[in-house]
Amino acid sequence: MVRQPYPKKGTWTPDEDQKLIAYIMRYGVWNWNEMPRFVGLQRSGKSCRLRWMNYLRPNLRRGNFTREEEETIIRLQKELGNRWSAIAATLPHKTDNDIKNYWNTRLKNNNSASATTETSCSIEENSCDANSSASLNIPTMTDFPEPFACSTTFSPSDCHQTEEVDNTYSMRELLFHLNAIGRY
DNA sequence: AACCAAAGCAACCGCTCCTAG
DNA sequence: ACTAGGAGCGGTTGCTTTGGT
Repeated sequence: MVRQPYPKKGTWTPDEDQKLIAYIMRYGVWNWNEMPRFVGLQRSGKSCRLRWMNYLRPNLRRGNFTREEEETIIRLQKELGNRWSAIAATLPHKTDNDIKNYWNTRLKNNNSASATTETSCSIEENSCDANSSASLNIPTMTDFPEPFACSTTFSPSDCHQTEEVDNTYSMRELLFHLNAIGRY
C-alpha cells in the first residue's frame, strides 16, 4: 500500500486526462486509491474519481443548461433541498458538481426568474472529426502496467472485474469524447 | 492597452455512508 | 456487532475568464 505522500493538485492536463480515460477503458474502475499508480498519475484517488465522474466519463453533456433542465433543478431543489446528487440523477447528462455550480452562480439568488434566456443546448459543440485522431498522442494499452503484475493485496479477478465490459467505449468514442470536452 | 471587479468553473476538503471482513 | 477502508456527497476555495472603465 505505497501511496504518494504528496499527490499532485490543481488543474488536470490533457495528458493526464488521456491516461485516465485510456486506462479506465481498458480495465474499468476497480479501486480509486490504487488506480493512480497503475495509470501513471501522481494524483490522489479522490482527484481521479472526481475528474472521471465530473468531466471524463461518457455521456456527459457540457455546456448550457436547457430551459427544461433549469426548471427541473429549481423544482427539485425546492422539493429535496441541496441534494445535488439526487437532482443529478434526474438529469443523466449533467453532474452534481455542474448542477451545484449552476445553482450557486445563477439560480440561487434568482430562482423565481429564469436565469438565462439563451439556453440552447449546443450539441453541435460536441461535434468532432474523429479522423483527426492520427495526430493525437493517445496512450496505447501497452503503456499501462497490468494491475496484477505488481505485488498488491488484490487478486487478478478483482482487477479485471470490469474488463471487457467497457469495451463499448471504443477508441473512436474516446477521441470523440476528448474533443467534446474541449481538450482538443 | 491596461487595469480591476465580478462571474463562472474546476477542484479540494472534510464529513458521512456503505460494505466487506 | 464492530471496525477499517473505500466511495460518495455537499460546502467551499481559488484560479481563470469575461466585461466594464
